[in-house]
Amino acid sequence: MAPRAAAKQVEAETTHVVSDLETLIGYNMKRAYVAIQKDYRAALGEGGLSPRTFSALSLVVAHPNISQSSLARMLGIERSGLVAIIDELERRHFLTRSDVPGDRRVQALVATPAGHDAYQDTLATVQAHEDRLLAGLTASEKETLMQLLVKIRSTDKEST
Amino acid sequence: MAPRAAAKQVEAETTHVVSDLETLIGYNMKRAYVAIQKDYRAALGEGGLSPRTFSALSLVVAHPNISQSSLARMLGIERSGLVAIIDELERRHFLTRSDVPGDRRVQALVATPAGHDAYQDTLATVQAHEDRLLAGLTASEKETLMQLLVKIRSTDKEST
DNA sequence: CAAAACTGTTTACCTGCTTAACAATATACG
DNA sequence: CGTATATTGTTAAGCAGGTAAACAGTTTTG
Repeated sequence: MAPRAAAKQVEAETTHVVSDLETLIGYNMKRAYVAIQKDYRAALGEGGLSPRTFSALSLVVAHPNISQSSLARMLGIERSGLVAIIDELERRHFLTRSDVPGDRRVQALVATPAGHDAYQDTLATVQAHEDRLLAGLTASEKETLMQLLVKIRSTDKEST
Repeated sequence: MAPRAAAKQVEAETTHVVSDLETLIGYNMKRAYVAIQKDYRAALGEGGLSPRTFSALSLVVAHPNISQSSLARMLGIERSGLVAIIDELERRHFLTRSDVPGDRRVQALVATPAGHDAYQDTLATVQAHEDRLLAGLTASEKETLMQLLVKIRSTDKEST
């Protein structure tokens, strides 16, 4: 408390204290998230996969024959919201919906060879974008950040 | 490549490795952001200020007579997007748009007494929500997280 | 004093979700 | 067995929170 107050007084003369917002995790998280997203889109360009499409493809690659239901659960979104994402990936021929013998409700999602290629390419681009954007952070800072983000996310119970 | 493949085999039996997504800051940031936002809304209920409305009010309280243009700049959004937010705050009688002598383009934003009250109440609620949500983090972890978020946000140049 | 710039605003649009309903199918259990 | 319940994928409508482009009114600049 004392050191923070002192810091604020100094800032009042020199820097621009904006408001209490700067002390709130939620606000800073949003701004950081927006900054990352902006850079992501700049790095991937017009034809690139959107963040949500990329993450869906990533999970399909990692989990062949996954159903849309469990995929939605993993992504933390509703089944209905996933349909358009899978539609796009199918339209681009990055995956197929194939029938599952034994349960005619389900359609197993499988990435095509083109889907695997697109995924690897996109992943490399995304990693390059993050490396560049987070160049100001040390490796251990990145590690710490990741752990803290996972810890926060885990407060929201929805996994399987 | 070799160690990753080995890790995947072990995980296939024991843990649930989801995909490369877990190694990406962007994805984890989004999930953490969504978790915070969800808890925020739960904490503030139906009639509460939305995050964006709260942050706008916060800046108006901290910077009386601010213009919509500079407010938008501080929030990192377009002027046009701010109009609806200010409309809402005005409709709730939390601030006023008042004419500025000397420049008839600008309207100075000033929080009303009711606006100050609502702001203080909401701020307390938001702080309680963050304290509760982030109870698993130590004070120094929170401090570190904040610094890292600010660092990331600062890669996106747009301030004044 | 004309050209350029800035302010608040409207309008149309976009992204990324949610909720509610539905048909088809599968499972549970009297 | 057969009926009730649950699950899957899907559509449709709607909402939140933005952007981009255009505009009139008003400064500011060269």
